[in-house]
Amino acid sequence: MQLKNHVEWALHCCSVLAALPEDERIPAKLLAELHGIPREYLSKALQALSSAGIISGTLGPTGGYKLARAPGRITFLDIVEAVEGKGRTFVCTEIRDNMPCAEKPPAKGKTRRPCAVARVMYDADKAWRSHLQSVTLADLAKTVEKEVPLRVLKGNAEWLAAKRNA
Amino acid sequence: MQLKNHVEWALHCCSVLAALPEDERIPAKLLAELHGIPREYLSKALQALSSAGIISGTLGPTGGYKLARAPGRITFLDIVEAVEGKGRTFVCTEIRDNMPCAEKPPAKGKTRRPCAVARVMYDADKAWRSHLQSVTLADLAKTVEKEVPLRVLKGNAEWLAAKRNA
DNA sequence: CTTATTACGGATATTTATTATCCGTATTTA
DNA sequence: TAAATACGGATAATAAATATCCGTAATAAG
Repeated sequence: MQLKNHVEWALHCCSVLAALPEDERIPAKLLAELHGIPREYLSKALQALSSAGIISGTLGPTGGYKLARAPGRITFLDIVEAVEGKGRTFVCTEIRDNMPCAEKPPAKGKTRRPCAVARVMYDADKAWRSHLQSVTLADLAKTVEKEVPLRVLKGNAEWLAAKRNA
Repeated sequence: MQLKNHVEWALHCCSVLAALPEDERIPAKLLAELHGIPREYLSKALQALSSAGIISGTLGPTGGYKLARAPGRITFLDIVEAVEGKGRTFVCTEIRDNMPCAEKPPAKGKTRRPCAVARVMYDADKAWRSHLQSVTLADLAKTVEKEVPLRVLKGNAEWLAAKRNA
């Protein structure tokens, strides 16, 4: 079981967008080139982020993407769920119903308490999501700023600016 | 992203084995029939559990599987990792190295601190595993005993006994 | 000793998910 | 009007999950 690499791409792209001056934008093409990842395929991830309301895209030349709200109000969970879906990592297929002496499955429309096995897995899933929800893009930016050499940060920012004005 | 259903099967099979009297065994064939799942494919999951030292299989007629140690010493994490692998759900492909102005990747043999994005994902992964590790098969058995009707429990046990003596 | 039953492991097929590309449309700036 | 962009649909390529088959070795029972 593995998250798709859309997740990694989306997180890194959002990290870049979080460092962007207000009212500036970066087109998908540049985000792809910056990270050395396939442009067309990255677009799908960005579109997912956009339709989830995390980033906002504008058309036309000078168009591109920017964060749709403040970095402090975007969590890792928001991004992961936008790209990966909100479905749980463990899916219960109710194999208890297949046992020779099983309780009757609930009537259509009615629900039943999940089985004990599923509940443990769901709780673990919840712990995972809970941690992702506790970290925002603002937190990430603070960490990056602290541990990535200024030379690297400035270098990449300048590369972006140069490309956008070319 | 979704766990394979080997995980669900393995957990339910271990749950059944945990309720088994000491020194009794259940063959893969019966475990599959009991849960209504494909026998040959379930075997792969059981073999994974076996080679991880969670269950132990014996050959020959009257052979089959039993837990390799006490239910209180087998955690959900043990089972999940046995069938799903110990690999992390998030894999970092180090796309930071692709940036135009990147730090040099470490020399072969040397390591580097994972990037800030990866660390958050790793911590979430750790939270997930930590919860799975906190629940044992003994805990599960206690819950099952409390909430599954006695009629169902006895019915399935009798079905098993009858099949094994047939 | 023979036979039936079992775990185990290798090989292979089938199905589904992920990864990736291509292209047409609508929108916007210059 | 032309160039650049996001967006969405369609499709292809690759990898992973799901499933089956079969040969081998071990073991209990007749």
